[in-house]
Amino acid sequence: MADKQKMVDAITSMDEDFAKWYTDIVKKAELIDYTSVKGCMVIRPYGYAIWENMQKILDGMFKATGHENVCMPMFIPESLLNKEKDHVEGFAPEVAWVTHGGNEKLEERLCVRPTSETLFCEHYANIVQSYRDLPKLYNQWVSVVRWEKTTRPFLRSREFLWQEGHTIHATAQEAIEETERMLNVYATFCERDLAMPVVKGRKTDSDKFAGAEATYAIEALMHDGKALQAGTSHYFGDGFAKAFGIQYLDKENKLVHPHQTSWGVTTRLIGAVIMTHGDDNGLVLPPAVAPVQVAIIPIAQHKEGVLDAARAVRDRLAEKFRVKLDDSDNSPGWKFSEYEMRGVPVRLELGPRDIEAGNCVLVTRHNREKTVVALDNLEEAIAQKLQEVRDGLYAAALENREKRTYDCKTIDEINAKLAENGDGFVRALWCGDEACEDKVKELTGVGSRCIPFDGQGQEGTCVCCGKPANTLVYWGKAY
RNA sequence: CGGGGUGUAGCGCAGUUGGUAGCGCGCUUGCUUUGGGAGCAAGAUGCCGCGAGUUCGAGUCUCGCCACUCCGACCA
Repeated sequence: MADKQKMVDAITSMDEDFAKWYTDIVKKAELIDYTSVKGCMVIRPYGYAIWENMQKILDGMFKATGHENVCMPMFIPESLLNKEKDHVEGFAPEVAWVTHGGNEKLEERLCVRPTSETLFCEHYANIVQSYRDLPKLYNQWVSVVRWEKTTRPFLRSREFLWQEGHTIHATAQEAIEETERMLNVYATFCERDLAMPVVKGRKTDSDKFAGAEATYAIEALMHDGKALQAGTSHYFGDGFAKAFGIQYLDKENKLVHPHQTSWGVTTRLIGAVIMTHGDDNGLVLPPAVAPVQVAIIPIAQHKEGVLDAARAVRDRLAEKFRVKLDDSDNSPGWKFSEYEMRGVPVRLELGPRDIEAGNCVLVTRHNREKTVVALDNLEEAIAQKLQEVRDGLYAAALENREKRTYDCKTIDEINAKLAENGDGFVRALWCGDEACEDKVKELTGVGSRCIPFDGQGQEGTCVCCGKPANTLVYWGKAY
């Protein structure tokens, strides 16, 4: 098939080696560069622009749901980190420590934040006294550090960019609603803007955030059939409040503990976009976050009038879209390949023949479909094409997920499906026993990803032990 | 943290029994080209990952370290 043809040979094909395909893309599309510190990468302009677009949309959604941005320090004193037992146990193995200031050894070592619950709690303890002070709906856009052992660009780095929302509420009910609200914000963003279908669900106890009462997540399936956690939202109950001494006087003049949440998404979403939509010719970016939505390629640009016409089109389109005119002296063929590799959703070709006819050629990245359109109503045509790209990407990603989702009743069935069809999501009932959860992973290689919100209430038997079970679990190999 | 692979020009790689470093792409300049990674010509570019050791001599041999990468275990 012509649309399957590989035009960019600088990129290893997906089928040949998915991992290499991924690293080829992040390098060749100039998203990142490595540095001399393991697990710490330079996010280059093109990669950072994707993140900025994600930030802009998400930040708007946060503001629309009443949140305010703040900025916490990056250091956490050891004694502060130690205040909540589960939390410190969860994070201590992977924190980086600062032990010296200049040449002086510090009285108390400071950890570089792996997450900021403790800092928010310390602050909330200072500013929350009355029910009138609640809720506080805070968010911050910062980087955090976790000393990971094996690292991969965007998917697992030692320092990564994220947003972390931290809210504190008068009642458990309010906090639970907040936890769900923000999970839904993430799901909407992923599906609408990133064109990436996600499964919403709750994590099993063994997979819960350190210190949380309940952890919710959205799980996406990558092109190779592996699962990627794309966002999380945690309900803390009043556990942190108790550990950090956060109390307020309620309307009855009683001193009580408030309830908290936290939720986050990271630059891992860039990795998710790459592995959900990319193909053998490189990146394919959903229009909502693509740094360049329309790449204008002049044809025979040395000829009289071509560049002027191209510039006029660019100036016109720039009012509505993120547009780039490439008037470099590379050949048109080179430019086609280049912008395909960079995942630009729509390419606009403009040559002498088009100009004479009052037309241009639009080519959509995901299916390489060419359309000749009149310059007159170009804005409309492009808006429609961008929508087509988004919808096409979503449909393809959903199709891949459905093709790779297996309903299984036994361990043997899981192994058979995975062997026959490749990695993917396994849907199977679970009795709730952690021993079974571990055993499934040991025997099949797939771990529990989440307990989905929909699809519950089925009666049956545990995929592992055979005892009665009614909890449906999505299992998968995870990034 | 365990197991494998790789470090030589910006990128991809070659470099024989140890003898003082090369190819392709890219880059610079000029001309010709331009509807799917153009052609010719002339150029520039190296702490051969880092540190010890063996040797008259190390990109090459020995030891140590570091980084990247893949596969596991752990995690956004």
